[in-house]
Amino acid sequence: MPKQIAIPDSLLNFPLTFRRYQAYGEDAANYFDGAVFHKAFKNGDRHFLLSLQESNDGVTLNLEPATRSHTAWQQAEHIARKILGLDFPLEKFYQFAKSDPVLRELSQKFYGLRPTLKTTPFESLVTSITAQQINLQFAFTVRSRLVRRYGEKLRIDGQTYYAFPTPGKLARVKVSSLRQLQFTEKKSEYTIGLAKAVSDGKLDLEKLSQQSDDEIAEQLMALRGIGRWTVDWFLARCLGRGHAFPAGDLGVRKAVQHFYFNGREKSEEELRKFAQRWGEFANLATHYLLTGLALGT
DNA sequence: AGCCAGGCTCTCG
DNA sequence: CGAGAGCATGGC
Repeated sequence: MPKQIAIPDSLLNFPLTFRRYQAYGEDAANYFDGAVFHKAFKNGDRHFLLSLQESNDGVTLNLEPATRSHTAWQQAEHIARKILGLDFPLEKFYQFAKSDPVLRELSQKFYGLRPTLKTTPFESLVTSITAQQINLQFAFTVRSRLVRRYGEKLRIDGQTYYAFPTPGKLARVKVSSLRQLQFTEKKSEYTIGLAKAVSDGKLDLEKLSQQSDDEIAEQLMALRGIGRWTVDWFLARCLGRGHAFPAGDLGVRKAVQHFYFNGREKSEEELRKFAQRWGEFANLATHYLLTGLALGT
């Protein structure tokens, strides 16, 4: 039986929020066909496919193969909340945005846009590593190859879906194998190194959500291939921390410079300082600014 | 053809 | 420390 997801204040622009999953090409582990979003996940020792779809009064969540498993549905709802960005305080952000002409306009224009969160820390970090220093379209292509090659397959209604590869699986992969998917030598090493650290138990990714920004940064940046940029996006797009602000990100820099400085170059530190004005809304502000840059105002 | 992509590491002063 | 080179490959 499908289930209705309650949307806080009915604030959700579904197509706009899901645009991310198509804008740069295909994301094999987060498959959006333009109307329905699909994600395969593991519950216990079984795999399921969840689907999210806009309905009359919100969003409908479904699970296949059909199940009454309480834990499976519980996990599906948890994932859905993240994908839909339901924990972001949009209403409060819009109140806040009234005092900032740029954000006021963007919040009206993109009313109901929510940042969609990564559903697991591992997927979040691997995703960031693949996106370092290259154009997003190519990053999506390479990442989808990884998902198809190493992700658990799930066949539903004649379609094949893939769960994001597990740390245990990627820990056993060779650098040369990832090179064949057009990972660079370095990114192959980073990805496998991360997978090993997690599957060896040296790094407890689940524990991170309860720690401070600095504690998280310290642990993650100890790994090769994870720097400030990757940590900032982890705080923003995986943990959904309100104040997170990836000041070093090329797109973020361009967006802030465009909307607030007439396109003049600003240093990472200047931008970090500038973003303090947004306080707990910096993450949401970033998402609206990036969308504004991508779609124009 | 050449420059640039939602960076990170390493080296060197 | 802070700047700068090297990495590697697709897209425009």
